Amino acid sequence: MSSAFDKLARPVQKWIRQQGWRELRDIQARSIRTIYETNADLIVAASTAGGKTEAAFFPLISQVLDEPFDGTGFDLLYIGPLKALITDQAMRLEGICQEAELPVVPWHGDVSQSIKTRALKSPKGILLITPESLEALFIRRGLKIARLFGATRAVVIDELHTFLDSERGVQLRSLLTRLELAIKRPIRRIGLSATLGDMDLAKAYLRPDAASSVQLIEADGGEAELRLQLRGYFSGDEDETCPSATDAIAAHLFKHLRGSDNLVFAGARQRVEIYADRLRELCAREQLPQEFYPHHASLSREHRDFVERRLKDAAKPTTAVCTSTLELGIDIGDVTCVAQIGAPFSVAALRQRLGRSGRREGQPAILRQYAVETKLMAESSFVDRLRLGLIRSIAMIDLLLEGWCEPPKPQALHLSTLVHQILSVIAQRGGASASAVYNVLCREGPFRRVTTEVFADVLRAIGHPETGLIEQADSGLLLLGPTGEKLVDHYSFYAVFKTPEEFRLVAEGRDLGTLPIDNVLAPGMLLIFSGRRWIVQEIHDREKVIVVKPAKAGVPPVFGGDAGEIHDKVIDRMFAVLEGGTSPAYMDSVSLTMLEEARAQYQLLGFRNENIHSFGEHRSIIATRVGTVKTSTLALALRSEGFSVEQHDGFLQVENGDETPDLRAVLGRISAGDARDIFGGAGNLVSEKFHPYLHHELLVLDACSSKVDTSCLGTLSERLRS
DNA sequence: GACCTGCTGCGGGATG
Repeated sequence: MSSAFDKLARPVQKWIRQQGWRELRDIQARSIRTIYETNADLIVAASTAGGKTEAAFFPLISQVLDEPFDGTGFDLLYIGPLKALITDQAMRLEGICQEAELPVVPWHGDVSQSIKTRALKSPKGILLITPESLEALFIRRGLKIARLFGATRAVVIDELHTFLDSERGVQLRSLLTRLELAIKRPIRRIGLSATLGDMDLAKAYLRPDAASSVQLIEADGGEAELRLQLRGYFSGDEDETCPSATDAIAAHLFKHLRGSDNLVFAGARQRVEIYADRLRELCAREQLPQEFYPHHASLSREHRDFVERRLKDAAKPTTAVCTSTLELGIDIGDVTCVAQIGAPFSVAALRQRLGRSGRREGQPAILRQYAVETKLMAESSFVDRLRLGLIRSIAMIDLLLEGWCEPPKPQALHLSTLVHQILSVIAQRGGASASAVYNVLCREGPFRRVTTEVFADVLRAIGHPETGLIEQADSGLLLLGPTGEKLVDHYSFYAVFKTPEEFRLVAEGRDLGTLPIDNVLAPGMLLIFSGRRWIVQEIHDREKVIVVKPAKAGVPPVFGGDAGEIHDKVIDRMFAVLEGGTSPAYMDSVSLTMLEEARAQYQLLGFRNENIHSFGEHRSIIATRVGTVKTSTLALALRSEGFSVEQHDGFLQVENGDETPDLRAVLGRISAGDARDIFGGAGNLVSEKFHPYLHHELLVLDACSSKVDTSCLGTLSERLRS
């Protein structure tokens, strides 16, 4: 074994030998050297099952054993985004730590109180925890934090990419800063991930004050061969003889996926239910055993566990038709093929999904992309004519092949999460001065974009007697107000993200899962859910329970959702595809026909030379050629001028009444900086959990830092009108 | 025009 191996503590070496490993992987050897030779923060980037966890923990555990820190508390901290991942990783670490007699403590909502009580009494070893449970520790045991983490030498953040620019990521970075302030020294940060697009941005997220000193250990090459096919399907010509696109795709999946483990990403929970139902029917018709199962977040934990166990079980071929639930997280083993129905929303997600396939030596990664487009008719809309779904699929696959994926957005203010953290700091300390809270969160912590003026404005908003989240004592100390007290006291406070209200679906006394409250259901109605068909028997409004029993037919439920956000670069590539002449080799003949039609229509509508195409006096299509943030900013501006606007990938469809002014004139006014208040007619600006406690001006400020880009309006409208 | 993630403390009753 290598020199890196020699550095490790005896019990760790012994465990490695017991596994029969002949040598350490390259990233493990490099990580061991870096951790032993420097105090640097570290990013370990390698594919799933690439040995990242060991790369971090072999040297860390060794250091804990050979050169323990002075002080009390847990020696190492691990943060995971999912409960299931923590359970999995705790089991893996248990093996290594048994030999070393180092306790491994999993800690999340499903871990029993007795394990937590014992760990609090004698905190040592490795603590594996979610951001929310760590948050709860700060609020419930605020004064004990220094004692619990006094000896902590490193924090390992798993699936680092999920914590980059999300509200949850900001919360985590705030908690890590507060942890370092509590123990009065920095803790080495180690991020693990398979899907980081821009390493410099990831470094800046891991350690904002010293991004350039963050070390990067990246697994080199070894990428599996990629086999790729894009298939086109026409919908809208269903009759007796010709199957619908859905049936045709289901039949194709059935033929090619049966007999092995696969993941089918259907894009939406309703489509998951539809495809799982069709595939189930096909198995039943051919009298074959079931091997296609739905998997999404509204299905009961019990059903999801069953599907995950089947995927892990090599003896039972299983295809999960899923949403992003199976995109990351627990190890389900290698799958033969990844199918994607409809265009994905981000290249990053596509890359993460594809990483589930082709992980075994000599096995290719296989991506089957299905695009559904309607047959063109005289009255077809421009969205159908330009085949925007297919074009986006091509653009995303191209960018994936080039190794690009969406970077995080570092400029966002995250005011909702700021409100949460203000309450959390006050609760942790039992009261705090405004300047102390500002220093912790905005000077040291992740809310660096928040100026003292905006911070004071947020304090005034949440301290307003009508809001009642905080109040000020005569001494000037900030305390929780009556509403704040109630909020922080409930367990629902710990998560920074919003969750919708739902009904529980029950059959024969067992939970099937949950349904959003806006599904209109009545007794006697039919339903497809959890891959089976049901009839509604009873609805209990107060308990939010729907009782169903099996039925022969069913209708897929409605799940709702938000608008996706497509990056500028993806839209830019879509226009390049529409204007280009060559066709990728991975396309089938139907999708090639669709691409030719799209290019011809693009030419016909004049978008090669023009940005605006008008249909008569009242309707125009604008090719904005930019992503969702900029396009929706222009949409807001045009709406405030009285236009009715529909938004699509890189395009706006604009309609005006008789009274509305000329589109080009309005664009001219906007480009001259003479636009109206685009938030005057205020769409709904309340999108995050703590937004309801902020006033309009703060909500506008928050939106402008992430969802809207007013700075682009001038140049964008100038370019479009000329 | 979509998806996903998370959760404490206490009281009451059963069990050894």
